[in-house]
Amino acid sequence: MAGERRKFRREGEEKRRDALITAALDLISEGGQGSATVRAIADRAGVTPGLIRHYFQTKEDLTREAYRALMDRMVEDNAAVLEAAPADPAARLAAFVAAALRPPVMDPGRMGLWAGFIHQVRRDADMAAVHAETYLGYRARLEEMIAALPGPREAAAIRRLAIACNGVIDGLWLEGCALPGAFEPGELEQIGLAAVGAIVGIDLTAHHPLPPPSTEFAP
Amino acid sequence: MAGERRKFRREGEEKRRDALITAALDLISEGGQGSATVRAIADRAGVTPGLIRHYFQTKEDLTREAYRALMDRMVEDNAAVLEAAPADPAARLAAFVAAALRPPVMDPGRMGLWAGFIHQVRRDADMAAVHAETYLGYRARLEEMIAALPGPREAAAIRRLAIACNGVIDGLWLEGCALPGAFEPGELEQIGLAAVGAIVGIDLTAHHPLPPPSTEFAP
DNA sequence: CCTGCAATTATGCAAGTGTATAATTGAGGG
DNA sequence: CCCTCAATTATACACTTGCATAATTGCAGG
Repeated sequence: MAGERRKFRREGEEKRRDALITAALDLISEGGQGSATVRAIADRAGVTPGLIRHYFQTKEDLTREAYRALMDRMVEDNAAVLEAAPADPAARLAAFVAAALRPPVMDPGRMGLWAGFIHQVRRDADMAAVHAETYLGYRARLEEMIAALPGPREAAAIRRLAIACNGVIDGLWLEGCALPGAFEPGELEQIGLAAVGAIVGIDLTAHHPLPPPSTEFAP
Repeated sequence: MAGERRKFRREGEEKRRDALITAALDLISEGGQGSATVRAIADRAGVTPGLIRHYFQTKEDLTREAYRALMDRMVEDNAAVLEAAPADPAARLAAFVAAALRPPVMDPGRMGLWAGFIHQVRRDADMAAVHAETYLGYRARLEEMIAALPGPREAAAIRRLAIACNGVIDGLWLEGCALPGAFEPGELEQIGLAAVGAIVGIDLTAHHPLPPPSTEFAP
């Protein structure tokens, strides 16, 4: 009659760590850090809370590792897009921009995730370093792609162009995540391509699968 | 010998509500929702925790009002920039863009504030409505300014241009807030003006107080 | 000066938090 | 088959959180 002890299966360390990290990321994505309690994380990972302490010295450790995993995953996704992209520089840049402005990259959950970590990133020096590294890597990719476009450009100009393009991508991504339903399907991709194209001085809208809008940006 | 009861002054309701809301916003800005406990808020407002319940039925109420206050304040700041701006449409747009990309608008604290509310905004319908209203108002301002620029434009084109410009502003704002120190002073303003100018097809860099960079965006 | 009331403080409580530690049990090697 | 040990669960604890309620006290109006 006394409460029966819960049955369990022994799993490999890597599997359990992954499950816990994934659970933590899901919870943060949905409800912020406040929702990612040890009990909730363990529950979602199909495990009892004590196990967390067996794999991570502290909850902050788990959070730190989750952040690193998130960043790694984003960098991977990014690289995957570039691998599948065509060789033509303009088409390549277009594919990169468009990929960032549609699901699964443009997703309210990802925005929630990003927001959920900000304060911790500001406090923790390690996490701040990971953040800076990831951001600068992203920008470096953009710089490469811009440098490959036709026409000569100075290094300083390439830097500024990359920062601007990065801004457009991030900003539109943010808008799309924050107000899904405020835009037509594919609209943000179109707008992003037109804007990035205007900035670098090359028409990118032709490289988009959806039909371009009837009127161009510049009147 | 027993603990002496703390002295206090009676204040007007408005003053106390303001103090509590300001305290809550400061704390959220610094450390996220997790740092804004009733005790911490009361402490920073120079008051004991019980008083919060006297002015707000629940902590969530206080948070909701704080969010509304924040949004109102941002809209006000925005309007103030436009009032002080020159009459020439291009100069006006330039002033608007530049203002968003330097302190006090571009500030890590504001980003923290914004991030701290995201999850609550996603859950709470009232807060979501305030958010949407504020965002669309901001975009409407941009549409007006773009429509006032020389050259004819269709309404649909103006909409797309405004979304793109909004994206540039938000994205560069985000980058500057997230990685202060990664940019030279005034650099993001320059980049923002050049990018927005490229998008709307008008040179805006001339309207900036700082000397424009030696090379233009388009090669 | 006093008197009453609302603004404010003080105290208490149940629920939830992260963490420490002890008790179990699955599963591989002999 | 059993034995061992790490993986896992269970329990406990000190602390924090939001909220409720009672006890005070500043201050305006007579």
